[in-house]
Amino acid sequence: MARRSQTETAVLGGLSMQPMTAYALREAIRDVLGHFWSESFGQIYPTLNALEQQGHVERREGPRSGSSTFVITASGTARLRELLSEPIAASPPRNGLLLRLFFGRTLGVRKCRELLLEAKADAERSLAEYDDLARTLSAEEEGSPDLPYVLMTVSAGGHGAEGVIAWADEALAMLAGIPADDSTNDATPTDGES
Amino acid sequence: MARRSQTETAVLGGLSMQPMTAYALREAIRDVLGHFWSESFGQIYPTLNALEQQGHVERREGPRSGSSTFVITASGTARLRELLSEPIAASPPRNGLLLRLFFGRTLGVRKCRELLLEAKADAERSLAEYDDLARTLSAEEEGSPDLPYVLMTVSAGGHGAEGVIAWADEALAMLAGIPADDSTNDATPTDGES
DNA sequence: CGCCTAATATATCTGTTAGATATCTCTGAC
DNA sequence: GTCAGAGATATCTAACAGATATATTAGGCG
Repeated sequence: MARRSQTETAVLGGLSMQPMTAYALREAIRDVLGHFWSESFGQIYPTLNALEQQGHVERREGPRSGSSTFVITASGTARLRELLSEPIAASPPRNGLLLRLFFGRTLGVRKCRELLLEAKADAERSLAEYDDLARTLSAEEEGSPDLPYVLMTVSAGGHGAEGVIAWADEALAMLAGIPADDSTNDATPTDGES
Repeated sequence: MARRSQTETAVLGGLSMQPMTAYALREAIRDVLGHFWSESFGQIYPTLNALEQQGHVERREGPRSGSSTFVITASGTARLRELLSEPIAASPPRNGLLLRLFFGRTLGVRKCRELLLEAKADAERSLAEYDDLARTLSAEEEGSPDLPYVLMTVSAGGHGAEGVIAWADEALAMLAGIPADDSTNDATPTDGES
């Protein structure tokens, strides 16, 4: 129940903003919640069917022949409120960058530095995006009662990116103190370098 | 291949530190890599069997009758180096806290504040743990060539926690500016509060 | 004016994965 | 010597992501 109900939450949440087809729902989740959430088709369709059976959403004629638009019902709204109040089910951590750095001695100093520089650049890019997004939203949605909540999620992304940047700098400094170990470098240990 | 090979990486990496049974491997991954990685039994056993067939690990008599201890082979070490160099496969984001806050207007101001306070307390607790861990490791493993790499992963956890704390404070300040909307509070809107 | 092509939309399908569970082994107490 | 309980081992199931198969529309071209 733990993980499935979080998909339910995202689906009902999306439909609570406006009625949509399953396809549009996926797009909306990717575009709007994308920075902190994701759902796949294989998840959305069965969830939608289950919610229909439980009466939490209603299926309407869609924009194309044979397609369906889903509308949230009153019981669906109640269910959403219920789900939002449930304890958070943390998803297991899987940070590929840290996994590689942990075995950094095997990977080699040079590649570790490359990974860190890349991670820092990514973080700087997304920090800029978050700042942009916050400014755009503040202007466009000014006065909307949802705005402060949306801004909170954007701000979380920004703080996360700042954390990565600060960490990467620290880690790069630590790396600088390690003598380049030729035996663990790439296959070609050019012995020409002094 | 993307995600499976990351399990392979973690398994080979664990065995590269010392030979272990599957059970011990799981424990080691949870205790040592736990802050940024996780693997389940359902993952470890099939991976170990596959690695054995490919000759990357060897099965030895285990500590109990019928159990097996796995030892990494030379080809396994080579394979690990190869896997560590592969591009990082990002796992899809799923942040239950942000999902709830995004729909904060439906959830209600009060519960949002509770969630934020809880997240902040968690982050403060783990920040203290990371600091402790860094100090303990620096003392116990002093001079180990792996130490700087391990410290990098610990530091990542610390910076992440600091980011969460800073963010939570900011978000709480934003929340404070929102009038408590009784209609979206819990079922009991005690009208006694002025 | 009708056909063909490509883009978009829709739904299902498959292999991967997490976590729970069933079984077995050992240790220590009575 | 036997029993209980903790710990260890392996498998099993349902959730899941991403890829893929199918259908529908719109727009260009004959």
